[in-house]
Amino acid sequence: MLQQQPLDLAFQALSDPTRRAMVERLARGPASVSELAGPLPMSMSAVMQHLKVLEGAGLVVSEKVGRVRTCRVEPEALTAAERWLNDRRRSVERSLDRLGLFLEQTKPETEPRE
Amino acid sequence: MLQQQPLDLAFQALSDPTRRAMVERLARGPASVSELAGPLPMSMSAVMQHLKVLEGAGLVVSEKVGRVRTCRVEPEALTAAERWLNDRRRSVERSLDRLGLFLEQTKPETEPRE
DNA sequence: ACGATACTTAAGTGAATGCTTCAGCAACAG
DNA sequence: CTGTTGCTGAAGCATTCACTTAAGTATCGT
Repeated sequence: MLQQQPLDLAFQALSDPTRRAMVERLARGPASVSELAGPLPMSMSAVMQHLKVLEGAGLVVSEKVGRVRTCRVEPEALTAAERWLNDRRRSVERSLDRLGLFLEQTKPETEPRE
Repeated sequence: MLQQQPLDLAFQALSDPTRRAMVERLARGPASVSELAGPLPMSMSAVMQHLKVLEGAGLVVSEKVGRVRTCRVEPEALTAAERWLNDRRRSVERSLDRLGLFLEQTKPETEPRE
């Protein structure tokens, strides 16, 4: 891709179970990199790389105080992905409704319910 | 990963702009593989591979009649991802509210607004 | 000052991804 | 029957991904 759109980065970031686990942890409150890495079966270096992906997608922001970097979720970034899904789903359901209505109108003599 | 969970596959599938374009097209109504491939700048073979990813994630189902495979979106698969995002976002917002309340209660003598 | 803590960066590796091309194959049109 | 359409499969290839290890760099506690 020539240019990465926000949604690309968001869905891409959330497609990895480790990163989703990090978001789930951060959804319960801010945490340091060490706290994030604690339960995960990998090096802190790997966790840092996942963190950069999440930050790159705008899903997480972090701030370093002293030697501790504290991370938290940016809820608005979740909203964008949420809205895309909601819009598509509603569009599908709407077109299914239209189909059902069409079938009902063009063949009123067949039984309406299964 | 040892085991791919439904959400892994869904977010993974949606992380690619081509596949999201396919879902957007299918959200407006069913389409054949050719119709899906039409506007996309790649071979139909590549589109087929994307379609398999979408089907593997349960986001799309298709049925072949004659030599034409007709595809449509499975709206319930979108709901799962939608709910995950909604749950996390609400959790974050809830913990931010708690923080705000805590700060307000523990330091009532400081000015409440910035 | 010294060591421990908490990150940070760089380089490397094996596997997965996103294509391509080419070669089928079944269904339909004439 | 023959050619075209619409899809399908396999192989190959460049890039990206998710790690690893190893070597930093700032803090912080004593």
